[in-house]
Amino acid sequence: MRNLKYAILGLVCKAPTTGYEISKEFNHRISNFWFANHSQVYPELNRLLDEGAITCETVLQGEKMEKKVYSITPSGKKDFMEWMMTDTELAPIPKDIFRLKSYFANFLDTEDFTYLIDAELKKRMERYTFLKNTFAAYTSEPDIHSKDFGDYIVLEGAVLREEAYIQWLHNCKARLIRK
Amino acid sequence: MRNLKYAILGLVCKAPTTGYEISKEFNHRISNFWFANHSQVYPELNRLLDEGAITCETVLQGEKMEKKVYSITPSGKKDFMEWMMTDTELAPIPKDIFRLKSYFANFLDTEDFTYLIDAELKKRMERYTFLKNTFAAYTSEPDIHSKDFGDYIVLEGAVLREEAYIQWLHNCKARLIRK
DNA sequence: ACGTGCATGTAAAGCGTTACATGATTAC
DNA sequence: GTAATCATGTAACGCTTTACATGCACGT
Repeated sequence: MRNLKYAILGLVCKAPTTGYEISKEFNHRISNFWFANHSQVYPELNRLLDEGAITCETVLQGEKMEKKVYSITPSGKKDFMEWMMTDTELAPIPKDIFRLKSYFANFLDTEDFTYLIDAELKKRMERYTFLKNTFAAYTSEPDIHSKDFGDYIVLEGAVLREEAYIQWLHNCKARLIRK
Repeated sequence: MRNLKYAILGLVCKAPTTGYEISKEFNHRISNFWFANHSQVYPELNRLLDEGAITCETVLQGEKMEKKVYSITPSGKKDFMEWMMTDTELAPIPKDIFRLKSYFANFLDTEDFTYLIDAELKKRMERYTFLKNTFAAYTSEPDIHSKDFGDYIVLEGAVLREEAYIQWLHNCKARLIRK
């Protein structure tokens, strides 16, 4: 499937960038729907270079330190755009350890399960609050063709996702208390 | 982390079962939050057998065909229950190819992105309708300690998850039409 | 001088998917 | 008879994580 390839290609399409910058993105904004370690990014960049999808320019930082700035090639851009326009199969349902435990909830006492839910709620609420605040930083909707549009809609999607998860946890808890 | 181990252990805890049955579960109800192929299940069962977490009894089906029925051991049950009660880190945010594409939406025409959203909506709606119908088959809420309780709450969670995703897709679409 | 961040890689191990491989049983 | 389902495994490949490994630049 080579999804990492296209994630990286998309970032290089936005603007010439380095492996270090790409890794940082994967740990910040993009982490809301994708992730990769630098140990995956650097080899993939070299592979894309071999394939002629990107080019590389070495730039000096200070006296000795070098960084590699990658840019998209016409063939890389074409490949990326074709991937963008291809309607793919529905992604497999993501694995979720908390839901797995919930499936086996009848093995637990009410108190133990309540404790688990509360712990999960706390962590989810933190994530939710952070996302909500980041989203609120947009005072107006970016235009469809602005570079912020993707970031904006994906953030909104992340907020809705976390909201639904928290809603579900509240429902589960209410069900335990009622009985 | 050995999550597959605990998914299997939980199923064996519910009732003695075979690798084939476990694989079927992973392709049906459990697929809403976990998944594994039979090529992962069989080796893991043998590993659990080596570790003494389960025992195996060979049963004849018909004249020649054998099946292996696995049961939990006290040590396996203890291990499983400890895992159940341990509050783990928040799971990494699941990767999502559609969100990845949406992040790069500014590279697409409005029409192309609308087409992608519609295609995704259609598939999501199918999944949602199926889940909703399965959930509706419960005419009353199962008791916390009944074997159906886990299935019930996890189904509800899946319905809420898909609802939030569809809501997001509708928001994205409305945003495109408005402009 | 020291700590944090910039910058780039490799290696090993684990996890997951697809394909290969085989054979029995049951329902039509 | 033949197709679907039952039943169990292995092998190859690819993806992901964790750890190993190195060194520069900059602010205090």
